[in-house]
Amino acid sequence: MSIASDIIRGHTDAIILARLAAGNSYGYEINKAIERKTGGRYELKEATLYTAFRRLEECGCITSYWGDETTGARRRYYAITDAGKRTLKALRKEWEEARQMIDSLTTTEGY
Amino acid sequence: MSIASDIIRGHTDAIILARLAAGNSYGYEINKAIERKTGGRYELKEATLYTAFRRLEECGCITSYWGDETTGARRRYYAITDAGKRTLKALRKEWEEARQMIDSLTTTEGY
DNA sequence: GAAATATACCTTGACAGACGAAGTATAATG
DNA sequence: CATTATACTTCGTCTGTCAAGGTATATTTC
Repeated sequence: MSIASDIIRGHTDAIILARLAAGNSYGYEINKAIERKTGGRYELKEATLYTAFRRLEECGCITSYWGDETTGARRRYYAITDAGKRTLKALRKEWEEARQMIDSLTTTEGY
Repeated sequence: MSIASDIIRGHTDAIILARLAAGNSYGYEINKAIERKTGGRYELKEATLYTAFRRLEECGCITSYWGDETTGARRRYYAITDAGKRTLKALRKEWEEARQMIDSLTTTEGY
């Protein structure tokens, strides 16, 4: 990973929710999708990913169910809930505000 | 504070370095400057601020000296070093890359 | 057909940054 | 003279991330 994790920190939930808003999926695939979308510049660590799933399920933002694969390893699928969609929207709005702030605060201009 | 601290996390150093790149200053003033610049939407907590000063001095990004105030409380001033300027530049570049990534990853489009 | 790799999930313990809370001290203000 | 503003510091806690380990099945390679 080329990007410091402390910069991404706090966005894990939004990243996962955004992926699930595009359709149900499972851990391994979600991780690969993120890696693909960033051109390999970023990937969630497995422990981080599964910790986030627990957290998001806990707060009612996602639900999960076992897939009915007849071959290969079992997969636990995740689906975003209405609450999850609202949370995503709020997180995205918060991000847009924070982005402007950080942009401003990390330049010398304006002091 | 209206912005979740986990979103700002990891930017504390860059924020302080950017302020110091505009001129030497001391803790209390730096904090007020940040508050002012964000229109009161954000302020570093004191513990966070002073922890960051120690960290930045430790890594040679800043130096400090006691001001010679003849009145009022003593002030510890901080100055950015050349290494600090280079670090700021690198952090800013990293931020620009991360910003694009987060922008992309927190929207549904492209999956 | 054995070994290596890819797919897929999970847990534990440690770490680092942010922060709440508390403390110290001086100056200005009402 | 009590309150508020200025100014710095330390301690303990919380939370998200991650390294390292584990389990299991399917496919590819030699």
